[in-house]
Amino acid sequence: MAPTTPSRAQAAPADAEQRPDLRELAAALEGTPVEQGLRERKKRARRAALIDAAQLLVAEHGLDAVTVEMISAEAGVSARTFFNYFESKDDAVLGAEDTSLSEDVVRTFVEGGPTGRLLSDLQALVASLLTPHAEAHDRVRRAMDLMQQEPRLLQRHVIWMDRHKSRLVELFEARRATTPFSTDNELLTMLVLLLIRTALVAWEHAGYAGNPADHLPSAVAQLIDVVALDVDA
Amino acid sequence: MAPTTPSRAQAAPADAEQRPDLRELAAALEGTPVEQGLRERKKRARRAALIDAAQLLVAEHGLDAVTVEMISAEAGVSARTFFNYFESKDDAVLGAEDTSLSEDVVRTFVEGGPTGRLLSDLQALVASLLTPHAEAHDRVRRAMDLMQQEPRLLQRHVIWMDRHKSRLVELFEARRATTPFSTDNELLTMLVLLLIRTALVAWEHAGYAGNPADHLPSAVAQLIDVVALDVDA
DNA sequence: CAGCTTTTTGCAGTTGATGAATTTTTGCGT
DNA sequence: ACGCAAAAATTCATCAACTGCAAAAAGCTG
Repeated sequence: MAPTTPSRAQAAPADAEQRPDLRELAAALEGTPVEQGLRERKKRARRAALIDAAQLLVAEHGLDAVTVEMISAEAGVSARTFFNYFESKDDAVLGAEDTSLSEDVVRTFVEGGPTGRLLSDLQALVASLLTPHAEAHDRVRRAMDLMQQEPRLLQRHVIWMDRHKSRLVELFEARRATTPFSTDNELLTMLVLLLIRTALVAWEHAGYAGNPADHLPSAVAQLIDVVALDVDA
Repeated sequence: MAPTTPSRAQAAPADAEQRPDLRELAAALEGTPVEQGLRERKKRARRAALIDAAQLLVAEHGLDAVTVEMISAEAGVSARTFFNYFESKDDAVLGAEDTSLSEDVVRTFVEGGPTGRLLSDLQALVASLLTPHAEAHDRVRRAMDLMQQEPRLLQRHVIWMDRHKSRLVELFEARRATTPFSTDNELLTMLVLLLIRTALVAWEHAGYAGNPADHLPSAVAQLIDVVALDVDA
């Protein structure tokens, strides 16, 4: 399943001198075969190795029992280098990716599409967010598992939300120009968060089958239900 | 307005030796006049002093430029004592209160009330959460201001949510027994978070006039609008 | 290979946070 | 008032997250 470090979980900590190079090389060759320079490939490989090491160690010993020194050692780099790649230990454990919205999805949304109905279009927006490159699914899955055990990591969504909130608000404002609506930006942002989280949790409950975005329609349907129950009665 | 440290914002950092006692005494006498032992009153007073000091200093210098030593010094206690009162620096500047739900509100909700409509009853639940003792409003207000400047603090908000999540899920499950509904617990929890945050932000935009809970109806109405736009069309 | 840029690394230092032992403060019975 | 026991604050030691800096190593380019 995992493209990197498929086996050898524990092994002795002493003989960890030459393995990293092997792993990096393997990952660099396997992950991105023919692309850019060696520098770039090593960068990706190191990053992946750090995430893998972090998730592996945390799954085994718990978040607080794992130090960045352990992670760095396991990945074969210095502790200082770790912080060249991640802002914090948590970021590494979560494998924080820069999931940004694609151009055309943004354009469609801003122009009032694809359906013209706000909620459905939000759903489409979120769907594109929840459909990362297949290779990342594994890390997201492990991150979800770890989040259950370590509530502190739940912040991830909020951090993500916070980083992209201004971007989202821009989108909302832009769409407003062509397709007016009265909902506050804050509520819409929270709605996006709600959809993301609900879909991810549903995906987890389903045993990580298929794509997280597959569970979005159900989330939206439930939301409609809740509101309908209030309006009808 | 503020019952504690109404004036003297900056003052020199050197002559901060005997003031603390005065402040504590004042707060202890004023805040909770005749209640419990002196021990308890001092405890509250110190806690309040720490929150005030934290919020004051952070508002002035920014979150990262303020150390717990500064806060402790400003409040007239040792740095170690600080951690007897708060788990983290962030907790102190947010003035983390343990806002728990009152008995009858819980009972009413579990029994399917007060309106019998899930969304409206969630609204009632959140309203009781957003209606703390008046004296705390000031701190909440300052916390909101600080959260805008220091996005990191928003995370603590979610951590709070997480701490009470299990409690909320209990309520949902209990209510399910008498008044069945199909919505996932996760979605309902996120809905609560959405209502809280939307109402608080609206309250802030309104210049902190009145009670945060006053802005809940608008939040719910907007939510209904968004969904209705999707269903009707 | 030589020169240039990028990245890693070691090191020192700051700060948040925790545990243990010690001292101070408080509440209370006499 | 006095002294004692409990509670709380303080001191001290320690760990780990993180950062800045300068030197060294590694990739890149001609």
